[in-house]
Amino acid sequence: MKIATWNVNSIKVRLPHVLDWLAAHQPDVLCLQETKLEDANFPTAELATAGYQAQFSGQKTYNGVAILSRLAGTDTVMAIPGFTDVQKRVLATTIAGMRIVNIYVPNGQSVDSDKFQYKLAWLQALKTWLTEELTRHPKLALLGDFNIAPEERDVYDPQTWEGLVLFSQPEREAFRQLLRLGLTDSFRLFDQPEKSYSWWDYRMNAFRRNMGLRIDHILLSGALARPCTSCRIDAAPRKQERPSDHAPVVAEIGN
DNA sequence: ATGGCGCGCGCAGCGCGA
Repeated sequence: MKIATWNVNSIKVRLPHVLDWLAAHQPDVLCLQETKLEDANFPTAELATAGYQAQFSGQKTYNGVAILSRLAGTDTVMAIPGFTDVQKRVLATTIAGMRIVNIYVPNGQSVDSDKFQYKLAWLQALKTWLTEELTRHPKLALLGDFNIAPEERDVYDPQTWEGLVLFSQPEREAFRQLLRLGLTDSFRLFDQPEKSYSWWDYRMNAFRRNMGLRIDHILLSGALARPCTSCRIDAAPRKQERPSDHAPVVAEIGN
């Protein structure tokens, strides 16, 4: 199984990139974030032509998540149970015996904002839900835009970023609590290039200067981490015309 | 390091993202 995550920053604008990437990499599952589109406008037909089923939970302008897959998903959930939220940030489904949980964690804006408190509450609710979800589904993958760089090596300039949103201690602690549920950061199971990131600001030529953060992740339960054979970030789409500011992350899991 | 980019909305310029 090849599973992937990509914050596309508008599926409408990025559909050609997504179709190219699907054709080139042939993943079994691709989780998308920031589709920014109501469900009625989702490009189901174009993706079906490319051989992918789509499940999606979107809204106008903001947020929105989707799961593209070769095989159909079952037991789909579109919210964290018990956590009231008008923002479409969660999509979970079961594909080939694997629980796929696609998340778009709130950005948080700045650590002194209400949005930051929402982010922390959201992450707490996620943890509570995943605790149960893991008892039901031993083979679980948590993929998405976490909006958290977990370690210093995940930030191009950790001194500058210390205490700022995306790299503050409360966020990193929330990330560690997810790991404590028994999840593994699949990217760190393998040797990786120095200064590997998954997001670069559109401004300041940040990509060309590799001023990035690793905030998109694939976390795996033990039953998936053991057979995981690779995890990498594909920076190639970030080099294209009109790119998303995020790069896809891809993991391969053996039988 | 945060004005500088890109998106949606909607037709000017603002809110938001990270």
